[in-house]
Formats: sequence, C-alpha cells, structure tokens
Amino acid sequence: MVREQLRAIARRERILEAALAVFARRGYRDAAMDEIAVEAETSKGGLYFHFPNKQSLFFTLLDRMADLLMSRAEQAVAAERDPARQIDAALAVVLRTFSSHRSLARLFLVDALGAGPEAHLKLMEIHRRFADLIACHLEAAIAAGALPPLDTRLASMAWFGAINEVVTNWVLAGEPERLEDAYPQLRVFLRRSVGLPESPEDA
Amino acid sequence: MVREQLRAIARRERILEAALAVFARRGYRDAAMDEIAVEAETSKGGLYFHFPNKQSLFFTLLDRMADLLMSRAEQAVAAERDPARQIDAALAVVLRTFSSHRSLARLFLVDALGAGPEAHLKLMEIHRRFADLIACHLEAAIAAGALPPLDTRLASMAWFGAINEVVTNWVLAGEPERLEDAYPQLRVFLRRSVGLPESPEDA
Amino acid sequence: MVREQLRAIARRERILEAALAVFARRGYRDAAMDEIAVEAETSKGGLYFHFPNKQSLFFTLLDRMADLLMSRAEQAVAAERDPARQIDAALAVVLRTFSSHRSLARLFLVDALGAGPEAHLKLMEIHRRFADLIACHLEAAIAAGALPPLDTRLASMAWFGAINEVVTNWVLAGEPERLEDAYPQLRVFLRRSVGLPESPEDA
Amino acid sequence: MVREQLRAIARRERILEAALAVFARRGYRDAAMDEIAVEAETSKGGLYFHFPNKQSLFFTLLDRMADLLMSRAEQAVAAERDPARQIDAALAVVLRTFSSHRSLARLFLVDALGAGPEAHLKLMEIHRRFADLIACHLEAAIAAGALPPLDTRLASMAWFGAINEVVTNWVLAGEPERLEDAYPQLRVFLRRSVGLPESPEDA
DNA sequence: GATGAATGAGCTTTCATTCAT
DNA sequence: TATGAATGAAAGCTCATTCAT
Repeated sequence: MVREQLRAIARRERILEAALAVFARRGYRDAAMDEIAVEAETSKGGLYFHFPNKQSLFFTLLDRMADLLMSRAEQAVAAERDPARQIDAALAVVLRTFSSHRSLARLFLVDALGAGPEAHLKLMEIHRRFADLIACHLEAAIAAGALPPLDTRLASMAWFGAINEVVTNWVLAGEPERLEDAYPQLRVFLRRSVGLPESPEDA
Repeated sequence: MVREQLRAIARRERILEAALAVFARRGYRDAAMDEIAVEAETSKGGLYFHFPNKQSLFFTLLDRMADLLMSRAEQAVAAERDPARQIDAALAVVLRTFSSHRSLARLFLVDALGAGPEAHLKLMEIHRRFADLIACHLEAAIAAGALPPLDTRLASMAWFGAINEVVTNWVLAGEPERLEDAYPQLRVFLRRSVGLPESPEDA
Repeated sequence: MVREQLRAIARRERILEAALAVFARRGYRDAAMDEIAVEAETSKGGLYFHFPNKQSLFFTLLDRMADLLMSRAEQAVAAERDPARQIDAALAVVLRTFSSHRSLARLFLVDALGAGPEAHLKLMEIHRRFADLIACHLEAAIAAGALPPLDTRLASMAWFGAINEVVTNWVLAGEPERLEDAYPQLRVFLRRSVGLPESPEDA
Repeated sequence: MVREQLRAIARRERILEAALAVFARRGYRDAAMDEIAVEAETSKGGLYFHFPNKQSLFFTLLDRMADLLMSRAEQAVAAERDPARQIDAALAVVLRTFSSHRSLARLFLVDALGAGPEAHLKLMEIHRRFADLIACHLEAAIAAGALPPLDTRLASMAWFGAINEVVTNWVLAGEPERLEDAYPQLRVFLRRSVGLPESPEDA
C-alpha cells in the first residue's frame, strides 16, 4: 500500500503540473477543468478526488510559489552576514526565481487577481508574508545601525510593490528582455529608498 | 431632438455608474450584464445599444479613471514651481483621488488584471502613461539639478508600483483606514529613493 | 401632395431594393432589419412605416419575383402560336430571367424555405401558380393533338421540380457557369418527358 | 462499463430522435436546444456532451437520411437485373421510404435549405450523391442499349428535382394523400423523359 | 412621415461539479 | 481509486418590434 500512496502522490503532482500549464496558458477563469484533466492524462473525476475544487488547485499552486520564493530568499539571506548584502542577495534571488518561472510569475502576479474575492484575501496574505520578511530584515538592519530608522511597515510594502511592478511589466510587456537586467537599477532604487549607501559591490 | 440626445447621454452615464457599482461589487468576470441593466434601471438591450459589449463598458470606465487621475495630477503639478514640491503635490492628489473613489481604485488596480488578455494590454498602456508622466517630471528635476542623475524609466515604474501596492492594500485590506495617512511615509520613501532631501514642508 | 406620394413610393422602392440586397447577402434569417435600414439609407422606423414586419418585406419580394417570371413566361408564350414552341419559349425565358437575377433566384428557391411555416405556404402557392401555368399549356397542347394525353397535374409539378433543381444547382454550386447553357438538354428532357418529338428548331 | 457505453449510445439515439421531432415541428432555426433536451428527457448539457453544437445534430440526421435512402435504393437496384426495372424499383423504394418517414423527408427537403450556408454545401453534396447514383444507372442502361444516349448529368439532376418536388408537395401540401399514389404517373414521366418505353409491368 | 432609443424574450454555448458504476 | 456521462445554472449577446418625440 506504500506503492499505492506513492502513485497517488505522483498523480497529485502530475495534476498540479498540468494545472500550472493550463492556468498559465489560459488564465484562471478561462482554464477548464476538462483541459487540466486531459493535460494530466487523467479524468475529471480524478481531479476532484485529489482536489475538492478548482480554487483549491489554484491556491495550492499559489502557496507553492510563495513557499518557493520565501525559502529561496531566506536561504540567500542566511548565506550573507552583512545586512546590506542580505538585501541584495534576496532581491537577486527573487528576480532570478521569477525569471526562470515566468508562468508561475504570471499566475502569481496577474491571474491571481482575477480569481475572485477569496483569491484576493489569499493574495494579500501572501503579500503580507513577503512584506513581513522584508520588514523583519529592515528592522534587523536598523538595529544593527546599518540603516536609519524608518517606517518598516510602509517601506516593505513599497518595496514589494516596486519589485512587483517591474516583474509584472516583464511578464506582460516583455521588458526588459531578461528580468535580471533590471537588478542593478532596482537595487540602487531600493537601497536609496531606505537610506542605504550605494556600495560598489554586486551579487 | 436635442432633448432626446440629452436623455441618451444621461442614460449612458447612468449605465456607466451602474457598471462601476456592479464591477466593484462582483469583479469583472462575475459582473453580469443583467445585473448592470437592473442597476441602471434599463434593459439589457439598452446596454448593448450604448456599448457594443461588456469589455467596452469596462474599458470606458478604466479610461475615465486614468484620465481623471492624469488630469488631476497634471493640474497639481502645474500649480507648483519647485520640482520637488511638484512631486509631493502629485502624490498627494493621487492618493486623495483614489481615496475618494475607492470603487474606481479597485477596478483600476485589482479587477482590471482579471479581465483577460486584452485588458492586460490596456492596463499596461495605462501604467505606461503614468510612468511616463512620472519619468518626465523626474527628468525635469534632474535637468534642474534638483535630483542626481538616475534611470528614470525604472524609477518611475518602481514609484508606480510602490504607490500601487499601498493603494491596493488599502482597497483590499482596509489599511490604513484613511489612505491619505500613508502620505507622509510614502513621500519620504519616494523622495529618498531618488535622492531627494527630506524637506520639512508638506502639501 | 402628389409629390409626397411619389417620394413615399420611391422610398418604398429603395427599401425593397435594399431588402433584396441584404436578404441575398445573408439569407432570410440572418438578414437584420438594421442592416436593411442602413442599406436603404433610412431608419428602422422608416422600414416599419412602409412594411408591417420583416416577413411582409420578404413576401413582397417573393411576389414580385413570381409576377415577373409569370408575366415574362406568358409574354413569351403569347408570342408563339405552336404549342411545342410555346413551351420552348417559356423555358428559355425562365432560365434567362433567373440567370440575370441570381439574387432573386436564390431568394426564391433557397432562402424562402428557411423563412418559417408561413413562407412554406406562400411558396407552395407560388409553386402551384407556376405548375398551373404549365399544366394549362400542356392541356392546350393535348387538346390540339400535339401531345398524347397525360396526367398534366403531375407532369407540371415534375417539370417545375426539374427546372428548380437545375437552377438551384446553378445558384448554390455555380454549375453550369451560364445557366442558359443548360437550356438545350433541359429542353430535350422536358419534351421527351411528355412525349413531344425533339424538333430541330430552337428559340 | 460496457453497460454504461450502451446507455450512452441509447441516450445519443434518444437525443437524435428528439431532435428529429423538434426540427420537424419547428424547422431548423426555430428549434430550440432547450426543447430538444426536454423532448429527449435530458439536460441541455447532455446534448452538448453528445454533440458539439446544434448544427452537428442536424447534420447527423441529414446524413442518416441520406444513407438510409441510398442504401435502400441500392438494395432495390441490386435485386433486379433489368436496367429498366432497376429504375422502377429504385423509384418505388425512395417514395416508400419518404412516405414512411415524413419528418425526415421534411427535414431533408425543406428545412435543410433554411439552415444556413454550411447546410447548403452539405445539401448540395447529398444531392450530388443521389444524382450520381441515378446517373450511374442511366449510363449502365445506355451501355446496355436499353436507353438512347443522353446527357446523364442533367437527366439525373432533373430526375432528382422532379422527385424532390413531388415529395415536397406531399410534405407541405399533403397531396397526394399517400405519396406512393404518385408512383405510377411519376414512373411514366421519368421513363419517358429518358426515352424508355412504358412497359406494362409494375413493381 | 421619420427617427432611433429602448425593450425583453430568446438564443446557443460553457463549465464546475456530482455520482453511479 | 478512477471514470466520464450527466446536470443545470448562468452567461453574453441578438434582433424584431414599439413608440415618444
């Protein structure tokens, strides 16, 4: 029965991959459960065995993306000692992650807003998680004297918004061609905005 | 026959108001033409007499909001001489405008992304208009020596994103209670981000 | 007030022409009163002043086509003395008339069947008129001894059907390129079918 | 699961029967999918599970009627050796088949022309199939010396038209009361039209 | 006479979800 | 577990017709 459990997990995984592909192709509303089932090489009933409804499928993907981003950012931060460098590392890893998962970025930043009111709540919660992460490190940097005191709540939100807009523009308008190319300027912008000196080093 | 034209225009206006209300209540996709018709005290046929389809109704509202914001911001800017103050004035008026048109803000910043691919294009075009406005004034400020040189393209995008996120948070999470309360901190954030000194004066 | 009457008649005529064009372009069901109004350079109200509804517009056109065909056929018949030649003349004129009014032919033979049950009645009545005309001349020919006795009721119906099919094929499939090219063979077919010798002369 | 498939096929059949009834009752355009669903004791969704759209439902019925007629006619022909008798047999079976499927006859000869341009193409193709069948046997009869040479292309078309008109008249005007009553006269007409002697025997 | 804004019943089609097998 | 036939509530949109001006 362990084998069966493994098979079930594998099927679940295949469904999630298929869902991601279809959501990315069509957007949340225009993605049909039928198409996801076909893409996952299973039946509609199979989908509903593993997920109670379309929304939960979508939310699972959102959570995955959030977890992926959060853990990568935390890893990058943990690898640095200097608060200022931590920020650079986090920004770099976030841009790199979005850059190599354009579909997920689109889902995360664009389609999620079209998935109805519950999705809005979910999304704001995710925004909050990121903002809290940023705020937490800003506060640490302030405590360490690396930063002047400031409203970390608003700053983190504004940071998130700034990054969000740059990535969204890349997703929808294709500019810049490589998302990572926005890194140097965005880094300068964010550092300045909280009063960090523009150190010459780079990630 | 002039009276008839006036009545038709009034009806068109009533439809737009109703559409705004229903879009704000339900989001773009879940807003039914039926409901808009009822809200406008018209028939469905009446809707389609004045607007060829649901999307055009939505886009008309988007354009209105964009025009409203743009013209108010430009007015505010024109009323000031000092580049630094111009920026403050524009930010203040944008926040004030969103603050008093919460439904339109929601439409503009949240629902528009859920209205399908064509809406994305439209929206990116609007984002561009605003970013261009910001960039234009940043460049003027740089030319006037009030600002150090910087990548105005990215800065304006990041500014737009930062403001966007703060307003979105207010729309969806209700924080801060009064959107204008975010002004002082946001002002500091934006000024710092482009290297403007935090002057003590306020709009 | 005579001038006004003339103007009204002219307008009515313009509407009929427009209706013919639109019906021919779209078929009865897909022809919109709106489009007819535009084509007639008048308003929808104008249409309804001159015709009580869409169907009457259509029926008027049908009657016109029927009258046109009937009178031309009768003229052609009247110009000949010999019963056998009368038949040739009628056939020739019918083919010639359809040939130069393809839109009307289409309306008459194809679209009319898609215009609902009342149209079916109307159409059968028209078929009957033609069949009666044919039957009447067949009987005269029999009485004159030019033809052996036969069931003129069925023969006329079958003649009408045969001609109908040839014309319909020309309308829908474009074969033969020139409808008149079907005349010689069709003439032979029809003459034989009632026992007329294939005389060498032609109309 | 075999039982399920059987049930599905039965349901499909029930839908086709219902569609036939409703199309015959209302004509193609005025037949509502709603009404077909009710008649088939199914849901509208069920209809669309088995047929992608209204037109395909209609076309399936058309093809059935065409196949039914063709195969019966071919059987009847195969059962006779003498070319002249083959023709009689085919005519008899066609009239008999229409006679016992009045609804299908109506669909086939009347409504199909009102079902839009695609239906016209489909219909002309079916006409062509029948005309080809007729032409083929006429040619065989000519080759066998049973018939003088003639334009089989036109003759077959005219035959089809003649039969068509007689049947249509029966469908729409109810004359003659029993369609088979038209057989003797129609037989004489068709035989004569291609130069066959009126043999005394009958099917 | 003429206009065109307004009506509203009606249409086909979609799709998340259920459930007997 | 898995299947896929079946459901049914909506949805967007059309268009013949009416009627106040």
